[in-house]
Amino acid sequence: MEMTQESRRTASERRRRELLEAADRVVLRDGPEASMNAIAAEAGITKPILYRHFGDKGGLYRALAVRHTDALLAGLRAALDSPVPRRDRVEATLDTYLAAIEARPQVYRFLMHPSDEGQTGDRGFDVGRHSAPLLRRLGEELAQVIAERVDLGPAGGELARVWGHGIVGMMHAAGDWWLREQPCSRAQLVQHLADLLWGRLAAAGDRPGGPGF
Amino acid sequence: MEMTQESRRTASERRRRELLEAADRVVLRDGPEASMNAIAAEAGITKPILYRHFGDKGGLYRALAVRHTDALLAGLRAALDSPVPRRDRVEATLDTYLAAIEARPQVYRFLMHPSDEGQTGDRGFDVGRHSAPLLRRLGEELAQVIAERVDLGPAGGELARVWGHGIVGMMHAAGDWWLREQPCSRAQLVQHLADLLWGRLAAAGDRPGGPGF
DNA sequence: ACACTGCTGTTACCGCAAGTAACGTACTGC
DNA sequence: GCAGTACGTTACTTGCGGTAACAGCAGTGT
Repeated sequence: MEMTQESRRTASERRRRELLEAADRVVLRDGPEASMNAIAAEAGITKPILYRHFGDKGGLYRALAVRHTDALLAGLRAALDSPVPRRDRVEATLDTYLAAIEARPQVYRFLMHPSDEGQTGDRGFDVGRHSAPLLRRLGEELAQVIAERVDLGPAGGELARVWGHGIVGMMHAAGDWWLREQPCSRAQLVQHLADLLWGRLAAAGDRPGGPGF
Repeated sequence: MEMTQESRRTASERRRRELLEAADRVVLRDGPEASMNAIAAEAGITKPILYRHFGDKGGLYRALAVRHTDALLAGLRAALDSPVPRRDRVEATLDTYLAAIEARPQVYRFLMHPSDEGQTGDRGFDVGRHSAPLLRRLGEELAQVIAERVDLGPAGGELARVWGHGIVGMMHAAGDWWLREQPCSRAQLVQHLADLLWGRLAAAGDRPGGPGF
């Protein structure tokens, strides 16, 4: 068996990918509370190997998260960067996000409700740690796009960051709620949210016969 | 020692309140990962009593959550219902929420990142379960206020619900980010978010020298 | 041939938190 | 006196994250 250091490295990486795919399958099946034992079993091995590869559960989570986050971000960036009017871009971005969470709700739940980990005691692995849990990454990403493409005057950077995180949060919360109780079509939801962003709340009139007056 | 059934009941309720206050103190100190043991110790008792009162950890969480949620909701309702122009109402509501999370970040973290529980295995206690974890409650509440006070035409109910959850999500995400890295004053954040809701994103012009064109 | 390194993998264990069982005690109402 | 019910305890089970300690196997330098 020939095996140079190079081929070793690639073999190790392939192993890692296999483990991640097994973890993915388990998460897809069991949701966010997949245990390390279950993942190891799915991969046909035992726990310590997982720990050698990923350090701790947070490490595995992070590795899984960047995979999915990168995939999602690629789609979002495409929608965000397309050379069409702003409103169309916003709608395309919202729709891309919502389509993604609709297609894989289990993965979505795993990414969004990571249970915060904690409780590691004290060892504390110096690995990356707190690698921007998706929502923050999305928020920063969107902030950058806004700052790049929209003219917000002086202090626009700060504004863009606030808006980036705010809009991502809006998208997330509305999507979460919509995913639970499917109250309308995806297209309608996109329209409603875009309308909100377009100031329809400010434009709408007061209701006749409000309480008290 | 005299003790009628009535006084027993009230005594039990007082005990429950004491336990909740002890739990509150621990959560305030240790954050969301407070253990049942720690809470019991703080209350000067041992675990089984907690379980007799609250069923499981989720029950305790729920009891704590409704306390704080009710308090927060009272403040928000006041801001939401005041008879001033809509923009002022929106700003007051945002500010009320942000002031609350700024004042008690530990409680806030406990409410917002309840670690999803899970992992109970199978027993699964038929107690209430998933009692609208605050964000959903806020979203529904806001949706109702919007539906009541804003004229959105036909199908306005659906729109109001989408907006309710969306706006709450925006508030939450922006608040979460702002709480971490204090990038600006609370008043500024309120202004930025209100501007976003007021359609300033749609009104702003494209940036000169965008990428690619 | 040899030890050495570095990876793969194992079994068996630790610590800790949630949740329970079994038991004892005080008080009330009949 | 006796049932009922709340309070309280100690001691336990289960399950998960995480870690030794050990064993095999490929390739490398001497």
